[in-house]
Amino acid sequence: MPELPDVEGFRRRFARHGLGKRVERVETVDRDLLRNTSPQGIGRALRGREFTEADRHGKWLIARTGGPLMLMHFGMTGLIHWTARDEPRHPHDRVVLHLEGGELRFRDQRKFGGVWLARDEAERERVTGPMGPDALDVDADALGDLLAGRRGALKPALMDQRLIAGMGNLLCDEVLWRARVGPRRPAGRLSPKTVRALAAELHEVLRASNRRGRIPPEEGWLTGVRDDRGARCPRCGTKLRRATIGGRTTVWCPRCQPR
DNA sequence: TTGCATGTTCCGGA
DNA sequence: GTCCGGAACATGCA
Repeated sequence: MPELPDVEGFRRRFARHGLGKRVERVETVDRDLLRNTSPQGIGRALRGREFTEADRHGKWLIARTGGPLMLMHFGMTGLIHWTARDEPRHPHDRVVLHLEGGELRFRDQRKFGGVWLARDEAERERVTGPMGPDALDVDADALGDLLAGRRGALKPALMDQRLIAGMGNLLCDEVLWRARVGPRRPAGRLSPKTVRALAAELHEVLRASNRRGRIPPEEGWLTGVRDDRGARCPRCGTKLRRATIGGRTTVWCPRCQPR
């Protein structure tokens, strides 16, 4: 599930329920999810503190306390859930923050996600690795600069977190489809007009998706039909094409998105 | 039973 | 160094 809009939804949930409350206890249900610490380590780091800020960069959620930072990445199936204190454990609850008034739970079926601690911003950067600007902050000029000189295909470039942070598979396909750009077009050879269209649709898709906390599988969206077998383009009715590009299943309309 | 899944990382090869 | 494909990670669903 988690791409930029999903993580933005988790961030809002974390902020609404988690900020300004004392951490009473950190319960590690499955220590596989603790990537650079231990149950004792995360307990020592966070117990008695309050979260003061919940930020997002790309697909990372960054929770600050004034002291240690808690970093979360959600992989393919991670999410944040807020529950009452006595709510029964979900089978995929992996790490539980016991706060005043309830629990913030890191839930993750497939366990590709994880929780990290960082002492400071320098360590945060080492954990997340180099990331490009958040996709929300990328306008047409910035996008043109980022793509210039790239030799590979457009879609893998857009999904490269070191270039632009936050673009996932569905988001990419949706934006490319709306902007009517083929996923295999060479990233570095787009016209300024095409770059402007990409940037505009990126913002439009993110605006609508961030409100919902997900990329809506709505009528009129590629995301609404991409899982259907034999799906047709919501715009022109042409049968959609499906192939692996940059290691990911890619869906596009061969008529609207030529070449 | 097989194939596939919205993410990342590592490896080998061109 | 750049770019690509494939495999791996853990789990569930069609």
